[in-house]
Amino acid sequence: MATLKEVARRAQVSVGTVSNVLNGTARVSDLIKARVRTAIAELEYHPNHVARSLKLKATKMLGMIVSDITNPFFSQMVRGAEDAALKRNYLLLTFNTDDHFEREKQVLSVLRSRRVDGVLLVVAASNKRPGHIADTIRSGLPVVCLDRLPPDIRVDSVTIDNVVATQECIRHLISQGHSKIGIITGSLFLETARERLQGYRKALEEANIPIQQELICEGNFREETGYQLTRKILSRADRPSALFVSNSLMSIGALRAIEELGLRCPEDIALATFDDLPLTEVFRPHLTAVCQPAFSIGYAGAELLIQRIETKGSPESPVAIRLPTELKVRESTLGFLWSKAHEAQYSSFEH
Amino acid sequence: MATLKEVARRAQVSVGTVSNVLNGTARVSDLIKARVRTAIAELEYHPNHVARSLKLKATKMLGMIVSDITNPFFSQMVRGAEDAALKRNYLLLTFNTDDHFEREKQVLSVLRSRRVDGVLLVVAASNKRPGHIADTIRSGLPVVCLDRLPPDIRVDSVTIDNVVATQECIRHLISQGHSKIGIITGSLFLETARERLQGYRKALEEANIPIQQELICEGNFREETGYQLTRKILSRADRPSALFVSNSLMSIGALRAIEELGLRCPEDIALATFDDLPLTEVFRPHLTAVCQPAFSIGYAGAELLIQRIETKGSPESPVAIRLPTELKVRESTLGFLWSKAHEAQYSSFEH
DNA sequence: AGTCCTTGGTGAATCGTTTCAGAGCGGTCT
DNA sequence: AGACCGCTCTGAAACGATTCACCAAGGACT
Repeated sequence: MATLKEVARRAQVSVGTVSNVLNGTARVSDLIKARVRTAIAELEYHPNHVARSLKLKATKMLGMIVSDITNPFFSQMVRGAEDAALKRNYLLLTFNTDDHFEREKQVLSVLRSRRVDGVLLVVAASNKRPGHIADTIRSGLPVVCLDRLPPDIRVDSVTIDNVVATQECIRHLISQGHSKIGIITGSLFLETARERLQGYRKALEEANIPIQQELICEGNFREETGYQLTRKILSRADRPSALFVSNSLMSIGALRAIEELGLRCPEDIALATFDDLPLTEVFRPHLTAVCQPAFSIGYAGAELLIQRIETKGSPESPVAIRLPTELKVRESTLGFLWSKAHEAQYSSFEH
Repeated sequence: MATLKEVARRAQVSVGTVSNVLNGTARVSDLIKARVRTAIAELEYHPNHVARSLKLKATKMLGMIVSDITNPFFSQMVRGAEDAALKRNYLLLTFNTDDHFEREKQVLSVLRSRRVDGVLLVVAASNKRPGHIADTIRSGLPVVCLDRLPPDIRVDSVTIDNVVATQECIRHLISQGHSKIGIITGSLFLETARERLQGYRKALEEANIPIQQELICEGNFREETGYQLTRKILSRADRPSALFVSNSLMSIGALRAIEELGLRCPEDIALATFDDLPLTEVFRPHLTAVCQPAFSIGYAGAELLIQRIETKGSPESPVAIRLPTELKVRESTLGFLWSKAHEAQYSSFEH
């Protein structure tokens, strides 16, 4: 593979000059420019970006850490980040942690060794103190947290307003006539999960519906607990008429449980979820969902990160971008009022 | 950020020695090893992998090019590749081309500049000659093609047997009593799409069912054409009783069309698809699908690529790994025999 | 003619590693 | 004693770019 020096020799100029025509760093006469260009073409020269990075102390690479790219929410986020990064000539190095704390630690260390210019981080759900994150930031490597915030750390972030979004969704359920509403939360070590629970509480309180502790189930944002907890909560004699599930993965489990129990959605149980599933408009039941702008979170995160990298200004106080969510009401939470009316009519027949 | 030299000074040894304890390249006495270790810890030294890459002429990075990571098929493939890569201490640089030829060309050029050690490539669907791929291989950069094969290029690959897989699926439809079976293909510029069509043909031929050209619709593997073509084919007076769709994205469009036309699946139209959708076990209709081992394709691809990189042996002839598929029969293609019997019974009543 | 710009080009130093020839040294064998 | 090892450790060269002090030459001005 050809080097600058070889190009220089073939074009009969110095290495500095070749570098200048490549980067437009200084004026070069048209004659020499042409000579250099043909030499480059003839040798199929591709500049060695590794050497460049070493000299410039900048790799133009961003690290992106998510829990699992297979989760549509994250794959859209990654896509958003990649689009924003590429637009500014940065490349994206992606990693999955599966929410393992140790893995996150390792990856962060690798990223520091690789000298990435910045990190986009979805912190792993864990109860451990994320000292490694604070260390990374303190070392001068810019970090932007996406979707979730690590506890007790001042860091730039792009998130959504979980409280308001959840509150709005529960309000919708209440407006549909539900008063016995269950919730499956994420791991309450995560701020995100706590906020959603808080939104649930606020909505019930403002409607003067007493909060029943046994309708609150703590999961961990993974499919299996969605399944287990839904089975449990729906097997109760006084089961709720509506269920709010705090993310899409757990909703998948919930749907499986509902089907196994022989219940119908929404006739027997209304279901609303956080995070849209990509195919919900196509498959049945069409799920009511609080939609997070996953792509935009990634996009905005990358833009913010790159800005931080390039302005070098010491961030006196962290920027916290909050993106709007959208409640998409679909059939999984509709029809309860009607069915109640129906029931009433039916029971009056009996008398 | 500390350097080797600083660590060396603090530990009162030479840079060579520090390098040796870091990499275990040579024996170092325990005393000095300890001194170096504490110096490293005190300085929070993280080796500069960029400098290392420059010296070693190896970045331990793999480029991965897919059409869209947002497509679950590809996100699983990426995940598989990442897992395999990480296990061997390689990092993955991911790119989306959206099947744009020019983009693929650009990305490949960037990857060469970045000096990645190898490339995992899902070639973009296009009718242009992929000279850039041949150039890349000729330049000595190992490439492994996943899922699809570029025309006329000898290159390592990991794919599936599209012909057999499709044939098996169509056989299943036939066994369910269907004889009027439509197919929506991908862009026939792609080998993959042609193979699936061939499997369709073979299955019909072996069952002595004449092939009707008007039941073969060429799409492009994207949702919109799935929708359009399904609408078109199902609006015919003599519409098929079963439809085979050549990938999952188009199936989503197909389902939308079916719903819009007020048809039921499988009662009015049986539907089978290539590529499993991740949620199909949870949502209705449960779709019959030819399941590709997306994760394994990525995993095996990365392993093959790394092997190529590390053995440096000139690949006398390309390796072509073919992974098995699995036909998952679900409700979307079941029940037709029964409904035919029903129909027959009904018509006999009329007489 | 002498001075001073301006324009276009040169090449050595540098970034932070790895690697390898060689130095120092205590022990072993003849 | 001398030759010869084997074991540690040293330090300079190299990887391929960028950059900056410097130089040469031509033109404009006094």
